[in-house]
Amino acid sequence: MKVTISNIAQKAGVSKMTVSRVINRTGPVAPKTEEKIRKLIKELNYHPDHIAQSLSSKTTRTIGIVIPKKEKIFLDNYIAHILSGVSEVLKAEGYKIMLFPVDVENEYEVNGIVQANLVDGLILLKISDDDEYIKKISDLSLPSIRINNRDDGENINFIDCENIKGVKLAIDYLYHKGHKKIGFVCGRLDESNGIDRFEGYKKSINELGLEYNEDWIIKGNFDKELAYENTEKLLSLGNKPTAIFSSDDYMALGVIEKLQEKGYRVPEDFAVIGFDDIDVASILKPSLTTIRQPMHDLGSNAASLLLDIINGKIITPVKKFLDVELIERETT
Amino acid sequence: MKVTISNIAQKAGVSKMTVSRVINRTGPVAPKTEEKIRKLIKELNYHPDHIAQSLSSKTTRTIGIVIPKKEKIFLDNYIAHILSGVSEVLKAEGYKIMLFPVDVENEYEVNGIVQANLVDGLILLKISDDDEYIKKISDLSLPSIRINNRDDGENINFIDCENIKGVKLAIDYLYHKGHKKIGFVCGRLDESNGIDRFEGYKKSINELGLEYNEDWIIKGNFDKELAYENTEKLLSLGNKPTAIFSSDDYMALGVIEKLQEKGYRVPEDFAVIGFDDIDVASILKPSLTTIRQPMHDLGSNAASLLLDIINGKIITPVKKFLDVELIERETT
DNA sequence: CTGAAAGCGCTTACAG
DNA sequence: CTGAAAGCGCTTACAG
Repeated sequence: MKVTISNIAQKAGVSKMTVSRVINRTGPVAPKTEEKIRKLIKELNYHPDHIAQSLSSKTTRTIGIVIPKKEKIFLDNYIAHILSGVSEVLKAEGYKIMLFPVDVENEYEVNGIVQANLVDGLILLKISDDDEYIKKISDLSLPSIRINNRDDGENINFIDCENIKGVKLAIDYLYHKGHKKIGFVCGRLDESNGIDRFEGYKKSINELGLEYNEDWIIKGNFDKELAYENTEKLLSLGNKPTAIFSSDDYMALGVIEKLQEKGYRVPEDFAVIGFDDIDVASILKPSLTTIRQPMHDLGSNAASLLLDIINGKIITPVKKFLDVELIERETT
Repeated sequence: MKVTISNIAQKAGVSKMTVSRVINRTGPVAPKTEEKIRKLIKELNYHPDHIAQSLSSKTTRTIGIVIPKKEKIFLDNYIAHILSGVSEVLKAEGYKIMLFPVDVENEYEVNGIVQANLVDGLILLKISDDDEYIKKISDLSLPSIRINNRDDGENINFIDCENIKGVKLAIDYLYHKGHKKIGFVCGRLDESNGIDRFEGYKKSINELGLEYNEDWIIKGNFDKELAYENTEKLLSLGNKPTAIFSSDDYMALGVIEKLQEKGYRVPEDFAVIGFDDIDVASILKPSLTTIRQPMHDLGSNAASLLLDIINGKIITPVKKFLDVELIERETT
């Protein structure tokens, strides 16, 4: 039998209101009354019904995390680090976590999440900018924040890393190592990350007066396999780069795999540098030089900021960038 | 302004009951009435309030996933694969997912989850058998299933892999490769996984008439670092094993790291075999020979079974084992 | 310091 | 095929 607030109230000889005051530590309650109620709560092992609380209070103390529904989404080290950061903060603040893997094509679905009143706010993870309907969420009353989608929209909150700076760090580093011919592995160009890193590459190359060669641009789409495949074309070139900057680590892994398969040595024949610093980067042989972005902090910051937005403690829109750093290892 | 079932009912000139029938596809509704209501739902962009539905229907269509609250829990490849499998099924079946990272010491907390009426069932992931209060969950009316905790308890549902068979596969394989001295890296002995693999090792060694040597048992506790540290003792031995079976892949990685650091070659000086087949196992150099357990299927099966339990389609207790296989790679 | 009343947005059980 | 009433377990807003 379920124990309700009415049971407690009845046994304590008070009204539900008073019990509610004790549970929520709101309003004044006589010490003796409180003591009696607390004792009963413990005795009867009473726990408030969160669903009922939510319905009447119009607040759920739950945050929704929207992630693209892909087979390997939880296996993505980047996602995993962010989830760690997000859940750490939410848990500490007493918020519950609801996970929403969404079919990005299905507008109705996301709409439904928002309107189902299940959550007090939404963290949008790796949702492409192209998803027009996602933008609508920002127009709704539900507080939300995106991770890794820079967007200058007026009512869009986001947190991202310093992508352009990161690329510059990488290219400058390669340059100072003596590389004049630097290739580039491109990510998805419908994500601000992919765009920014490409822009950063072109800008850095230009600033250093280095050669920009269309043939040295490998289309990788943030996909290891694709990067692996497309690296082959590069190798048939007469005029090859001596170093390759990859827009993320997974693609760098694909590139290295292909290079080694074709008998090239890394870093002797080709220096390779990645972006993110995923966990395997340091385990690999040779270990991967990369630009580290603070994935865990991206998650924890996003959660903190979202809670601040919900509680009106912060002025929106929030647009925050976290710093990046170069991690030198064996592939350069 | 929030659109409610009352708004729709009013505009359609019917009762809330009839609208509810349309939404839930329950009971008969005249085609014309239904059409009118559907049109209004679309026009007004109505979505039912899940919280209100839950409160009155006493069912949430939400499954809770309980995981130990550890910093790196999402980074654990095993957890990640299981989450993939679980979420795939739940999503397909229209269930929502709530994530509960719990402090395993805090009984009140898990109790609260159960009593908050937030979920229709619970999947318990990597929760140690020692957690007495967790066992109590099984005694509550809330349906639940554990992943990877074999437990013969009368009202405990679980799904696990064939641990003992897996170990036998590994030891027999090493034996046929010519190894007579086989060391063992031990996992946590408060988890059925850890226990079963240790038992499996002793049994297999015994059946083959091989030497059982206390000094060849490395305490790893399912922790890569610890395995790395403790491998050192093994190396100071006069009588060393020629092969090492590790209770999981992460520990195998630690062992190999130490071996290589001390100048030993794998597999020439020591053959190493792991358990799980985590993603890095195939990326590593040398790539890791291991016993693959179907982590994704463990997750998807657990979810399916839990839903079957909830819907009374299956007789409890459910105790299911999934098959394992040997994946031969370069470390043996 | 305490309580009676109304209501959150639905569904259930019943009646017709 | 349709609806009026009651209720799920809480909180809010008000009164005293």
